Amino acid sequence: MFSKACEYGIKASIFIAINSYESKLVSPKEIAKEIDSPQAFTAKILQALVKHDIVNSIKGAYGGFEIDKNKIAKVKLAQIVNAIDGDAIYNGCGLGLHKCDEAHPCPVHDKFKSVREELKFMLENTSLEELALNIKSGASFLKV
Amino acid sequence: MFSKACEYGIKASIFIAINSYESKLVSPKEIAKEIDSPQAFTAKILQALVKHDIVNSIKGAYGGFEIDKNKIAKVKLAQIVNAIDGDAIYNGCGLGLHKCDEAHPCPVHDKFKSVREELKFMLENTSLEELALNIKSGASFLKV
DNA sequence: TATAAATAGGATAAAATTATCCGAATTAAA
DNA sequence: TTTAATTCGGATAATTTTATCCTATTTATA
Repeated sequence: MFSKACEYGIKASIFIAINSYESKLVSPKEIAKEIDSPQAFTAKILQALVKHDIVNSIKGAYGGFEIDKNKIAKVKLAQIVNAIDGDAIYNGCGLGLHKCDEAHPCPVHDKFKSVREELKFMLENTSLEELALNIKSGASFLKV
Repeated sequence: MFSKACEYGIKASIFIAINSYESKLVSPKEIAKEIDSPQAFTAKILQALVKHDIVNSIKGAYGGFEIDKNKIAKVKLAQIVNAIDGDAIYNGCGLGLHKCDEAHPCPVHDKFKSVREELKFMLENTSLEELALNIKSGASFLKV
């Protein structure tokens, strides 16, 4: 569904958010340990999230990554997915046709329509905040 | 969403079905042309579909591929997807956790639940027959 | 100001996916 | 029985994705 990079990006964002609530910066090392991902690869993904203005990086000694506290509730899953995988997952054709719309649909276009729309709605309406709070409360988990 | 191999496999199956209604065998060459896919790679995917007993192959001169007429209505998208990509798309964890269920959910488990279920339902209830008929009638397209 | 701790980013490697090529095996028809 | 058309399947190549490594740059603190 999502690429590995995107899976790591989502989990990393959640972990950073949790720590940002407590004004704590985190390193790629801590993140990779907490979300069970390869550290250097995770660092690359963080760079992308920084470029897309989802995550802040503080360079130099005692630096690390954080997310603006007042942004955590505003950042939606769709932004993270888009930053890493693009929008093909909910806007692209299910069978890879270059042109696929109501006027020229692929064989599964109609069948997929509601699935794609539900996915899109979910991604656009799920905030980092709710995901972070569920991890914090122990209702969900970042690894295993 | 699906792998390229799976996209080709679905489109190839539809094209084979259409021809099988008229008892016509088709070759990888014809299939690749009709679904706009690389021929040799398509042939490999056909081998997989044959192994999974979705498609029949008739070897030797004047051979080709077909699908039993009485099977076309029974074959569901899920079988094709499963044969090529496995079931991760609707059974696996959205964030790649090895263990992810109600008791130990990933952060998006609940959010994804209905999307996954709708996708699964769609795949398990969409037959090759309806997809083929829509192509036949010009209501949908295999390429461009 | 020197040092140490951090992110940035380029180069490279490994693995998976996608794609091609070719000879072997099969088989219908001449 | 020979021939030609066709699928099968192994080997290989190209591309993309995933992953690692190393150096440069940045920056807070001693």
